[in-house]
Amino acid sequence: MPELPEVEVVRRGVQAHAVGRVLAGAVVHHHRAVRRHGFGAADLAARLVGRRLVAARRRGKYLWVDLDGSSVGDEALVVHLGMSGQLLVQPSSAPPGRHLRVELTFEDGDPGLRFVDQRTFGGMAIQPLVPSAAGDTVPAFVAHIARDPLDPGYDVEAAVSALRARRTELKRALLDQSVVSGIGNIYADEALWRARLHGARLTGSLSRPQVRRVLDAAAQVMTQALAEGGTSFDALYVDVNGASGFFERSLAVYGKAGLPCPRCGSTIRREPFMNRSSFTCPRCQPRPRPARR
DNA sequence: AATGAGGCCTGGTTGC
DNA sequence: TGCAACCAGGCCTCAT
Repeated sequence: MPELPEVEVVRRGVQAHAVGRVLAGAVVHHHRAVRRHGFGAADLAARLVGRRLVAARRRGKYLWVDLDGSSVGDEALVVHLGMSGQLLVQPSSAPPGRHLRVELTFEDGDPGLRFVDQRTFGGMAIQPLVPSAAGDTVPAFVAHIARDPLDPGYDVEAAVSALRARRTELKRALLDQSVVSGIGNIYADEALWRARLHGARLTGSLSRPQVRRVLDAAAQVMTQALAEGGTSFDALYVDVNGASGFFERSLAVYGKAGLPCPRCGSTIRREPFMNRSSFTCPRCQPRPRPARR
């Protein structure tokens, strides 16, 4: 599942293989992949023809490519990988595969850039670049997304304050992209384990050092994952060349139910969380008592 | 306003 | 063997 490290790996691939080149065309094979582009598939394709890709950027799990400049008023091609999206650098002769959603071709020929997405939670759209609250220029979709821990402009003390201001459970707050971005279910569980905090703890009950500890842990675990090419459980996450990442072997708790905690040896448990799962160590991360009122 | 629940999707796995 | 239920989960929309 692409979270910040996985999206960053893809961004680097797009930067290396596509930036600087001029688009020749775009073929939308599945309308759902462009549903967030409000003007239809034909409009998106037409607007991309002849545009030069200027820079590949990212905030949290959002990826975008600036088109023909990067100032306010210009446009960007925004891509979100969702759960299973991939951007693949492939020649037009490569077999399309059954999940090919959008194909981008270039004036200089092969290779092209293909958006492949099994579960179609991802997609792309052309968005105007607008000023963000953070003082920079981002696509309109991204204006509400907070800076992520790998952003040079990330302010951890501001993030601690924002997280503690929320009145909810810690893991919910970590997954809220408007508080701190880039963290998904995998890295949330890993960060909570490293910080020895249970995700059901209420944000209002945590000290600043505790919140700082979990945010620092999130930054560290995502930095390490990036260095190992990201986390690949299956073929659904790969880089632009189709290669898997290796961080799965470094996970401490995510997906490890029934296995020993690497720190204390207790058996990792799986708990329901928002119709999904959380993985915790029962000894390192004691569940909080139910709130009284 | 802020928070939380529901819905969107497909393919692999599990259980009967 | 076949079928159904379940599971993965980011983000948008809607309700409270």
